[in-house]
Amino acid sequence: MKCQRVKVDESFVPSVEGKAVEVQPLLAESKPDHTSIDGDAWKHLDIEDFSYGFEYGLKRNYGGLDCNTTQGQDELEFGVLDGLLDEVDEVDDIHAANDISRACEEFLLDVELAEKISDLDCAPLGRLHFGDSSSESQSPGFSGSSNGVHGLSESSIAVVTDSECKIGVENKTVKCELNDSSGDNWDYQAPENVFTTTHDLENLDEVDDAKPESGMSSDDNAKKPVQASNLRQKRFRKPTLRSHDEHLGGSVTLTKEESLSEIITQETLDDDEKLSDLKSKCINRRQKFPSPASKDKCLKTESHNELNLVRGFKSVPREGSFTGTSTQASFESCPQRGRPKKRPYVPVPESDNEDAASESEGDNAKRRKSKKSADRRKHQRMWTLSEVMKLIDGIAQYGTGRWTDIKKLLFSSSAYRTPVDLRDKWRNLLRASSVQKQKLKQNKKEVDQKLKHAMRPLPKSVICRILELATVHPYPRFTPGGRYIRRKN
DNA sequence: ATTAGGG
DNA sequence: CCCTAAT
Repeated sequence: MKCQRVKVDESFVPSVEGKAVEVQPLLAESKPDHTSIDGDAWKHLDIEDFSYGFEYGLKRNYGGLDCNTTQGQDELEFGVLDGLLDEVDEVDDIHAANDISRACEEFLLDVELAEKISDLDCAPLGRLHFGDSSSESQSPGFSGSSNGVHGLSESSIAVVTDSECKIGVENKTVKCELNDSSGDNWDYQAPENVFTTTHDLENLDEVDDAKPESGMSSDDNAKKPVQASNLRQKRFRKPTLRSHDEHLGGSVTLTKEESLSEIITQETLDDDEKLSDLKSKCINRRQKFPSPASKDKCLKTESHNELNLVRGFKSVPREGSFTGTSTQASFESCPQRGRPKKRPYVPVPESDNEDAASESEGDNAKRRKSKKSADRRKHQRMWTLSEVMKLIDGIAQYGTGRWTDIKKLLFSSSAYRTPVDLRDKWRNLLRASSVQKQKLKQNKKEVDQKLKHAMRPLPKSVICRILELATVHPYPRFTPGGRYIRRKN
């Protein structure tokens, strides 16, 4: 989808200079301000804008909401964007984001400020409202409670997929390659084919190219760590200015180095998971600030901010990075913390994401309304495509029956995902793949109708691998005699 | 502590 | 995902 056009080759330099950024004004202004701009303005914004960069994007989207004239430009963009928004938060919140936008607008009158804002992009713009928000990052349910995080990652990915953005900051250029599934097509192999937004299995079949075995999972894992090595240390930078933020009552000081490190940090980690975590954060925050008065705004602001970040460069700085209390690095390197034995059980408020990604963008409206069934899926973390592929790789390597090994080797960084989870997932994958296989045989159209809602279509390539593995490693792996086998390795 | 299986 | 039984 948009990803194609977004094939960003632009090199924008957010002019992140050492100077600190004063945000106070924004704060003061971002209060109930329903001078209402077209509430749907966002929907009409050109997605491309988001992917271009903070500075540019900010000026156009935050300040100049006048660029939303292309009514019904096309459902495609709407769908993608809306879907994205939907995941991050309820659409209502987005509308509220406009308030913020307006607030910002008034301060974006000159370019200089606009540039500063780009710094803010890396700063917790949204949390400016939180006088006391020191505990978020330490939320025990941080990972375990990440409910319905799925949609976000996928939708987001869809927007920026395969885009290659170079973020130049003072001679340093961080090149981030985003290799992920492109939304619903899951066509992460051949970006050229990305051209649909529908969830029609049909498209899947037609568009989805078979992917080389090795796949990207190994790709991502191999590439990113390399870049990380040099920069990883930056993650453990000084305890952050968190304290300042709070005492200054919202004024944020962000140095270029931090901005950069944030960007880097993000890029070095698995995008899917990061986005998932982001979602978690959103959710956690919701829980943290239930005060009716400030809650709404804060949350909305946050969403807004983060959402934008997502678009900016896909990866979004996690607050942990800012608080300095728990960077992703430290977090993920500490597998035991996330969901050791008993799951933290952190109730997740609304955000009934169901299987947003599996549903067609069309019924957004419907989804928005159904906020009730939220608590149904207490703690569930969506499996991202990259995770699935990791799992598949793991099974290919160790076979079924050695879940702990696979867990340790391929999911060591994911505190959530217990060996059991892996097994369950595999079980589901088998079922899903077999179903899809059948689908291919039968009358596509009709079967689709039935199955479409059953599950999100997996990329054909993945299905293939699963089926392949299924034959090699028959799930309950028994010998003719009936004894369970543990493949030696 | 792990894994298989069912709910 | 959760829980339980079997190893």
